[in-house]
Amino acid sequence: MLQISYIRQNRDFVKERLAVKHFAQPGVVDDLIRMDEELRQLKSQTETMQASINALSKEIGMLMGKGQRDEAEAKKQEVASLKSGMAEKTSALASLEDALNQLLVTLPNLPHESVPQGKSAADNVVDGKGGKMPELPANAKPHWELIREYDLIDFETGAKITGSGFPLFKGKGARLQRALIQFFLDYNTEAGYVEYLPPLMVNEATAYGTGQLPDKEGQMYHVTADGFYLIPTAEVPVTNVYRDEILKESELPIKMTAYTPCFRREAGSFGADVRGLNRVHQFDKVEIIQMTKPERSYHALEEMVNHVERLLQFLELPYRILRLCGGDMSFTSALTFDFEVYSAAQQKWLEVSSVSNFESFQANRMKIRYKDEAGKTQLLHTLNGSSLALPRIVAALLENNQQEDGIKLPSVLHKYFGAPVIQK
RNA sequence: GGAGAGAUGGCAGAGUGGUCGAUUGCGGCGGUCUUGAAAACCGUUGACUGUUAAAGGUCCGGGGGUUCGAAUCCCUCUCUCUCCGCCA
Repeated sequence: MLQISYIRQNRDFVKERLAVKHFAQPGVVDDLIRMDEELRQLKSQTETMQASINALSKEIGMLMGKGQRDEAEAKKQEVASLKSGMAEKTSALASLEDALNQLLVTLPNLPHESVPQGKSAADNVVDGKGGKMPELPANAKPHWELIREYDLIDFETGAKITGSGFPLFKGKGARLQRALIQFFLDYNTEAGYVEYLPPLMVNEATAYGTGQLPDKEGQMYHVTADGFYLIPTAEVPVTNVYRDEILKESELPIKMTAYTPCFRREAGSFGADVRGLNRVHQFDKVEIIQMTKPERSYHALEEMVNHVERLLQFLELPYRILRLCGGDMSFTSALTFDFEVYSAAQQKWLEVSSVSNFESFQANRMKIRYKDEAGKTQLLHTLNGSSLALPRIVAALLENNQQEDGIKLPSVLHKYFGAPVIQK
């Protein structure tokens, strides 16, 4: 969430930036500032009263020690009357503070100045591309047919075991998953990211920290008996590693990577877009996360974008990089680059990574701070990105590399997969 | 699942109703000494809020209560450890 002190000091700028994100209630900013004003007044009033009470209590202690009971009694009376005058203000303060916070968390992050204007995905700006577009014969097959032909994934049995959208990988299909995960993790750790293998269920405080709660509750699977949520991405447990921590400047940047399965309910999507691996409830993803000093975060973002781009080049997939417009960005992001690969048989661009700078928006929620050289504690910046989400990578690899007698794999995968080609 | 013990500052560990936001040790930082370092010695060292700066307020796992006053007493939740049971 945004800091109220920042909103107070930059009222018009905040409104202007929120407009880029198509935030619908600009009046909220004024409401917040008004509430904040009132809150701070109430606070200083109650604190002054509390100070008198504290002082009187101390005096009572000393009088009791000297055996001056009557004087002590008189002071007690004084405290009692102060307290009764304070009760109303205290409860008003608590409910006002509550209301302010509830309103404050409804504000999305402010978009970076380089974010293009726009309403929807159609307004995103292509910021780079690479790789060769494959030339496939007319009878090229979509990945779901190739999966059946090479017996890589059994969707029907997955549905029997659990439900639709829970793929059952088998044989070479399972091996390919393992090869990709291993390759991605090796690539990330070589670049200095520390590998984590986190819990796959998180508690409420953790889900709140990264912004899944309170709003996006419906997107997660909920284990009601224990109050846990299945993670929709490794970002959730891994970013929370440093929740409520104050880091030393010398520890920054923090670079973390993690492979996890990801669970998403994604209710309400049907049709051709969800065929095969395009959209599933459980999938594998390798994530990268950085925590940096504020002045370094856009440098880190660039580094992460280059990192993911190189990965796609290794996989020899045609890709493009999109700079998301204000209307298509996530609630928490200040600047996001999406990576899409071209899946040639479907003739579709598929999103395989999303790299974002959240600036201090998440850090403020989670109270992740660092102590700078001057000894001042301040919020740090968090960033994350996928490197990479597997299902659509697999879809593109299969479709783009299909041949008469097998599916050719990019050379980086040969040693991990144990063969250069997927054969029947 | 059963029984018990515990949760205090970066760490260890005192503190059972009042000058306790907290003794002490280690660690960190600064200094003296030294060619330099170590050792020794001296000083300093939690967070949030607030302010030009202060004062003040809040925080001893979380929440609630008793009291003029709570780290200390009561209730409740969470977590950790030990023993037993079960188990990959």
